[in-house]
Order: sequence, then structure tokens, then C-alpha cells
Amino acid sequence: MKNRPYHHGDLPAALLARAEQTLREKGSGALSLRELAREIGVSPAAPNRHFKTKQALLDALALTGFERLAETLAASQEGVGAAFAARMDAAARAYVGFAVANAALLDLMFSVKHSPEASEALGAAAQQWSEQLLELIGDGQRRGEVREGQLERVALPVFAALHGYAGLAVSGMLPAEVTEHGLDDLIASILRSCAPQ
Amino acid sequence: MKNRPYHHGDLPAALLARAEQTLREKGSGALSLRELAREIGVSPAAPNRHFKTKQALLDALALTGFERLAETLAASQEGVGAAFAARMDAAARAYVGFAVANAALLDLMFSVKHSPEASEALGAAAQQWSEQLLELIGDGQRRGEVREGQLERVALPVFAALHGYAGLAVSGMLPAEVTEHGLDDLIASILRSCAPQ
DNA sequence: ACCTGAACACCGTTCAAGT
DNA sequence: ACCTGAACACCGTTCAAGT
Repeated sequence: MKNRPYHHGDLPAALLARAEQTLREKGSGALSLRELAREIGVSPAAPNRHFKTKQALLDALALTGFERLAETLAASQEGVGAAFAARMDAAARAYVGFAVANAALLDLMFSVKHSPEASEALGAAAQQWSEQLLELIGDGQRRGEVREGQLERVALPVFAALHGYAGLAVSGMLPAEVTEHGLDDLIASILRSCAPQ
Repeated sequence: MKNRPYHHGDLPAALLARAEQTLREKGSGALSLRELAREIGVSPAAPNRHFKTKQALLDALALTGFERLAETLAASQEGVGAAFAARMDAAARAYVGFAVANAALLDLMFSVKHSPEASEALGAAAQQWSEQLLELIGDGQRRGEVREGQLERVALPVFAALHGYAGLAVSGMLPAEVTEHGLDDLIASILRSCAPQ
């Protein structure tokens, strides 16, 4: 055993990885800095070097969530054709799929209690994925498959519908019978509201 | 001073009232059972008589939120006329208004981490206000101002749009310029997606 | 620079005991 | 029935000290 670093190399990454695991397995309420440190095998004060506060770790976690969401969304557009309806369908399923597969993380990403500075960084990350949706809708407009109007203003109701359906699904507000056709209905509704004339 | 009750009469109500106040003023993260007890002037163990756990108090708080939301929604329908567009417009503004005026409470109401039994009670409370929206849309169908289809399936995308816009607004994801016309755009989109044919 | 060890001021929850 | 007082096992955060 040579002079390896103090513990095992990359404490910040280890903290984030562990944190997301317990977030997924036990929910955000059970996320304790001390327990994280215990599981990784460092002292209770060690995390403080890398995340000044617990909220800072949560903010960092939310940021990775936005990045992964952007990747998921980008992947959904591969080999799906150029028609607006098909692209929107794929994007909607990707977004809702990500949401239900990462419920606690999504809660964190859109949580009310971010610090002002963190909100700035998160806003940028959120924009990163929202621009994909904007591009998709803008393309639809150019193809004549989406009604005219300022891009952001056309897109906002689409955002709201997707985000709202994901939120309802994640918080368990949708009866089981609904989940079978709910997403289909939502997509149909979005397409209707986007249609020209 | 006669033999008044142990503290001042109604500890459960006092706890709920104080809890909502600090929820509004300092956010859900700053909600401490011990501090609540301190402010009210009872021992740290007193709340336990009425709310077996902190989560139980949060669940009760969420329940009052759904009740007040239902009242707000009902009030929005008074003297608004019978036309679907007008009723939906009023309901949408009432919902989003309630959301931004009670951001932390809304977060709680649609939180992921309710206990299974609490979810049942909350589901009932949520249904209480959702039925108002269902009635509104059903009436629109009968008037021929809303497209046909199973009521719940027509309503779900509307729910999603409202809930999603509220969530985006509450979590600060909407730039300031947007809030001026965002809600108008959303309502227009909802009406478009509800239109017959 | 990165981490430890110990300390501080807080938690939620439990439980015997009081009224 | 309703609450107190004290205790238990935990927190997040700070800070001198070590390597």
C-alpha cells in the first residue's frame, strides 16, 4: 500500500453517488450527511470540505439530475424521424419516464428551497434541457406543423403539461387505471394545443 | 384565573396554525416540532399526544391545504357566468393564485413522502377539489363547448397543465417576463386543447 | 489540501411521572 | 386525558489539530 490519498480518491464523487443511491432507496427525508460519511468511511466533518452545507450537496445533486435529464431527452430524439408529432411523443415519454424513474431526484430538482446562488446555476442547467424542447417546437413551426407565435410562449404550456403530469404521477395522485392511457391522452392534448390555426 | 385547561385550550389547532405560519415565513426546512412547542409554550413532548410523529403533522397540514384549495376554487366560480371559457379562466387563476400564495404548502400537499395511510386521506381530499374541475368540464361538454370523451380522460391533461404551471411558477423556474403573459397563454392553450372537433 | 476528533447546539421520539 | 421532565440516539456545523 503506497501513499494513496486520504481515503480512496474522490470524496465529492463518492458523496454524490451515495447520496443519490439513498435518495432513490429511502427518499430525501432519510438523507443524512453523517450517515453518508459513515457509509463511505470518512469522518463526519469530511464532507464539509467539498460541500459547505447539506443544501450545497442537494443543489449539486439536483444539477446532475438536470444534466442526466438533458441526456435522456437527447437520446429520445435519435432515430425518431423528423415529424413534429413523433418527436414530441418521444420527448414526452422520455421526460415522464425520467420523472417516475427518479421521483425523489425530480422533487429535489424542482424544490422550492434552493439558495439564491444555487438557483442561478440550476436555472442554467434547466435551460440546457429546456432548449431541446424549444428547438423541437421551433422545428415544428418551420415545418408548418405547429401554430405560429413567439417560441417561448408556444412552448410554456407544453412545459407545464409535461411537468404537471410528471408531478402528478410522481406524487401518486394518479389512480392506477389512469397510468395506462394517461400519457397517451396527455400527448394527444399537447399536439391538439400545438396544432396550426 | 380559574382552572383553565392545561395550556390554552386547543393544542392541535395551535400547532397547525403555528406550523403553517413558519411554513409560510421560513419554508418547510425550518419546521421543527420542538420549536413549535417552544413558541406555543408547551413541553417538547406535548405535540406527540396529537400528532404521533412530525410527518403526521405535515400530513394534517397538507389536508387543510386541500380543503382551503377547494374553497378557493369554489369561490372563484361565483358570479362568473356559465360559459365554459369564463369558468375555466377563473378556476385556472384561482388554482395558480393559491399555489404562488402558498408555495411551501403546495410543495407539502404534493410531496412524495406521505405515509401510505396518509396518502389515502390526502387522496380523498384531493379528489374533493378535483371534482369541482370535473364538474366544470362536464358542464362544458353538455354545453357543447368542450370536446366529447370520457370526463376523466378529458380532464387529466387540464389538471396536468394547471399543476405544472403552478409548479414551475412556485419553484422559480419562470423568468420574470413570463409571469405577465404566461398564465394567459396557458389558459388559451387549455381552451384550445378542450375545444370540440 | 484534505481529513480527524471532539465539541456545540440542536433535533424527533419515548416514557415514567405528575395533575 | 393531557401534559411535564428527563433521557436517548441522532443531527448539521465548527474548529483546532493532525498528516
